[in-house]
Amino acid sequence: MSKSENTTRIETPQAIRGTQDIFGPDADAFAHVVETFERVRRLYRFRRVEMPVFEKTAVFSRSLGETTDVVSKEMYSFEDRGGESLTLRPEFTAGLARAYITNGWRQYAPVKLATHGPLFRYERPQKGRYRQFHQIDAEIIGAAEPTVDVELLVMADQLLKELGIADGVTLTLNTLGDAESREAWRAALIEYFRAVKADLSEDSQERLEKNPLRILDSKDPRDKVFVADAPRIDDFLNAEAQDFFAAVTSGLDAAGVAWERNGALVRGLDYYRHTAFEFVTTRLGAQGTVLGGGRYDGLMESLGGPATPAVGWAAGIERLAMLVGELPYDRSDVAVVAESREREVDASVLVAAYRRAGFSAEAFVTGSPRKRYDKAQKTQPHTIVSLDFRDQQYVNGFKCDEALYPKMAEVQAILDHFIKA
RNA sequence: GCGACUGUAGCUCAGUUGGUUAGAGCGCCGGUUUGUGGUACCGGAGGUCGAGGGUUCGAACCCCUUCAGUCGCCCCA
Repeated sequence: MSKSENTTRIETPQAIRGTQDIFGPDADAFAHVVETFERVRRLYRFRRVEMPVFEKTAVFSRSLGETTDVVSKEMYSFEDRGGESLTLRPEFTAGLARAYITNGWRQYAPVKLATHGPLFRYERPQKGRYRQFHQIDAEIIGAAEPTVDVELLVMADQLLKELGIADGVTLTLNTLGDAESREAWRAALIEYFRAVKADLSEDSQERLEKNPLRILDSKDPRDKVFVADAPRIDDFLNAEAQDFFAAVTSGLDAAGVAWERNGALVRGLDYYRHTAFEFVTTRLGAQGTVLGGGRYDGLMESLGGPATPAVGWAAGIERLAMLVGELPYDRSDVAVVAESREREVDASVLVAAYRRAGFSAEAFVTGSPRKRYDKAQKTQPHTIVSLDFRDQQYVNGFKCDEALYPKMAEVQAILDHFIKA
């Protein structure tokens, strides 16, 4: 009985829309971003935190508050068996704020935290946007001084430089003022745009009610003519807020971090105060933000915690990896080829010896023995060890692809030792 | 949620105005050649032409629906 006659076709389940299986050069670039972040984060003495991937829905719905679209349409929420509404984290900040409150991390304040991992948003996938995506994240909780904003930005700047992607990426900066100045500005914007409402784009007419600050970064040319003359936050900043922003910008100048003012850079949520920033690029199509963040002094209270100043940023690992591009191929130190079946065990023993000695090594012991050498060469190892059994003789070959390979002598010594044994 | 474009072998792609048994390169597997070798040659496996329906004597090709991908809009915590 042949297979085709009696087997019913088993449907392979497909991957969830907007998820990705990252492999090969993409996976290498991804890992490089995370490794670089981990290294830089240690330089700045940020402490690593591991966070749950899901939380009670209230953790996010409270912090996101009024923007009902985001909460109702764009979160992965579900009920557990006890009927509790849970949500896959759409960001790190809210969960970290919850942990800060519930674990009493005030005792460590000001505390510098760093984490990374998957986040989930129910959105239509497009370039650099996925439903499960990954971010690196850095936060400083419990410090109200502008010096920590500067430290955080300098860290971000150094990270991008060490990733080699700082060219073509610019830091854009704005202040949203304190609660008082922010509200005054917002009221003025609404008044200004309401007067010309009929001439705004349909989208912006809607934004006027829901999220007026967002009109400022509308892409529609009909809106842009009015945006140019819209009220500026600078005219609404009180002395305290002015001083804060001046301290941040002068701190950046002193640290040698280039920045540009972008008066249209806003945050939709009320708990954001003072500094708002984005590192942007034109190299990623419509998804131009590489790294973004700001000061969110009002967040802790919206989660029922004590008033706590905090500032942080996050960056999409996939986007950073796209900018990093293809890394140089990581060649192995040694390839051990068993060119006949009699030497397969020898090859396994020898390759293990290399690995114990700290060399990256791969054994070629599968498939046609005659083709293993070619297969090994295609992986571009620095050295190739050939183990053969021909004409009733053991034959061992050694080849170093480039004379300059610094560890050639050590590799050869391990082979010699193996042959004698 | 909306729009445009795209789905053919593991990968990259051909496939004529609708017409026999759907092809190539690469990769994979087997073999021959070479025998300090990245070569060349021979052979093989592998396809519900994304899925479902319709038009037609006949559909990979035309129509509808659906799913997926890509890019953009909305949103962007």
